[in-house]
Amino acid sequence: MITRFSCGALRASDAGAAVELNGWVNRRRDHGGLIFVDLRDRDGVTQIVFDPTHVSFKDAEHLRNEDVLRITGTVRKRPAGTENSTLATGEIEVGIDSLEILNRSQVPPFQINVDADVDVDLRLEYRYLDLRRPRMQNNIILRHKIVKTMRDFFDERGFVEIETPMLIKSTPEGARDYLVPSRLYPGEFYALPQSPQLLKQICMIAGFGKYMQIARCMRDEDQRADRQPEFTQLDVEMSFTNQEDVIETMESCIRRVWKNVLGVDLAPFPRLTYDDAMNKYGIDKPDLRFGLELAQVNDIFAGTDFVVFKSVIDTEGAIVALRYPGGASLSRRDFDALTEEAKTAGARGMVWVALGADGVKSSAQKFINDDHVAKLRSATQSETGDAILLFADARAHALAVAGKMRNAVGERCGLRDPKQFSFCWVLDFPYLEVDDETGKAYPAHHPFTSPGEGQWQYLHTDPLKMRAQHYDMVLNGYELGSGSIRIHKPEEQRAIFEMLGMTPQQIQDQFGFFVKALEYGAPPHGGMALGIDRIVMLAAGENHLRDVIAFPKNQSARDVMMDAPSAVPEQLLRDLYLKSTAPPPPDQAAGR
RNA sequence: GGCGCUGUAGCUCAGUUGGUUAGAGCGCCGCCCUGUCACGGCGGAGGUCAUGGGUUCGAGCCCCACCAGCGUCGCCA
Repeated sequence: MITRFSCGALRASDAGAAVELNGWVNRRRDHGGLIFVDLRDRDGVTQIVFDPTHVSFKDAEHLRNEDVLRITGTVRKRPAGTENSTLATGEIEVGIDSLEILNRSQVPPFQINVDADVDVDLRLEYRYLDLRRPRMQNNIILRHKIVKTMRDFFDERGFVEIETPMLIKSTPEGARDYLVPSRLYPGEFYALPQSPQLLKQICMIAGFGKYMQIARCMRDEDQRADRQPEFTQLDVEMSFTNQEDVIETMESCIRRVWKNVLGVDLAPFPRLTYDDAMNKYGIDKPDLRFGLELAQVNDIFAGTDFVVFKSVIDTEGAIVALRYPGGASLSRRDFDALTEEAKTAGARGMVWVALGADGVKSSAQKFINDDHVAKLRSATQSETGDAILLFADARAHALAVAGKMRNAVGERCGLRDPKQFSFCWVLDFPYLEVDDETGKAYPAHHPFTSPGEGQWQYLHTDPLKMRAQHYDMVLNGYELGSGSIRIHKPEEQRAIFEMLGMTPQQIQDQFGFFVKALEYGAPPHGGMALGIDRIVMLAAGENHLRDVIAFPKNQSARDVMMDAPSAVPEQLLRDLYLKSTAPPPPDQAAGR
């Protein structure tokens, strides 16, 4: 009897078995009188041996990479000395009995059988070939395992997965919506969900108690390496809960994922407040794989004659110091380049102090005395051989720039090991942020978040002081996701909307359905959403979401393989009561 | 929309100060080869140097414009 195996399954103990294998030609080694073909599928590679006396030998001579084969043969141990320890199947080979060429392949535009860099555009155009490469197959399979572990985890804890619709109502604020025109209602549009936020809250009002969903979300914003126009969230919501409960649940889920999928035992996630994060790391998503905490050193320079520092101190800005381990060996040229980098990050300038073994040098030599140096060393915990970088500006700005440079220094010093996973929670976010340009306050996250205990008192007196029951999970400097305890009382929800400047009529038009739902016995509830793409990316050690999404868009939000978006027939537009105001494309290929 | 980087053979890249016929590795095609596994040997094909202008006796190289890709800022309640 012939049994079908995958190309990664056979071992020495299978010797003598009659087997069928299906797969792609990974490589052919033709010795003239003997041909080896490595047959590949997602599971691995198995060596097939064609003997010149066999009828299939002639066909085997003409096999090319990526041809699709079905073979039958007999498993045998390789002759002593010819085993390949780098292959899981390296102790055996399959002697050919029959060869069926199921399909031929064109010469691929890039090689599938070597893990080399290939132009991204080409990879996306031939995504089926790109995905055939072992690295991509492993990433996609890793993704499956992570998502499966998440589903199992929440299932065990009594959560129900509920699908929410893709065609929903467009609501203001947030990211730009992807719109879908309605054929039945001329001039009206659905929006694709930016997240199922209100729907999952309504599931709580509906009494499901514990909800989860692997949810697709769409946001029509510009792309980044860690941002795609459509992405997937692990979306969770719980009734009769509190912040501690949600945090425990999500952290346990992630701990299970890392244990099951990567075999890694994660320590409990450290927690820090938003204020701590901003003061120590200059950012609300700190990379905790390394220390290098920022220090605010205004006091050290009290009474300085250095106008840059003096004016910042006088205007209640901040001088922020950052340690650069080993930075004393940098040349002036290096420091100039670093200064340029800081300017790109938004700095007005940068002062460096190099703590060389042969003395201290600085770009502000005249204004830095021994006392300053001693205090700076202590404040930044620097040692001889390090450098200290100083940024002076309005406080928030100086911290933000120093935070970006902290990551840059961490990168330069090799402190950002992709195999190290430093999670943390960031808590106690401000409820509101102020727009730098307009001076207008807007919610730091979303307006369904409940202010923390005792925070309502600031609603009318000092709203900027309000803290939210909001929490972020952060890994290696990436925000994995946010959650909050929600408002569940209709009058509180209206109060928040009104604080944000909405009129009763606007509240009714945009969120009327939701406030109404709150009036019918909404339970206290809260939850969280985690970005699955980012989780998989970091777990896989990749730097780009496109390496963990089967069919991603490019940076210009195009699907290069399908060539979407694309023009549609005029009639289709008429059916939807649409007329484009875009100038007509010069030819069919235009519009790119 | 701003800024930066990149664009040379199918792929990954090199290409000196602007100077003769633009190179390498892999891949591809042909021949040889019975224990390879990145098999090996011999031979061969393959280029609008992204595109359009300009400077120059002469441009892959310098200048301008433009397209594309990537990164980043804005944006992402």
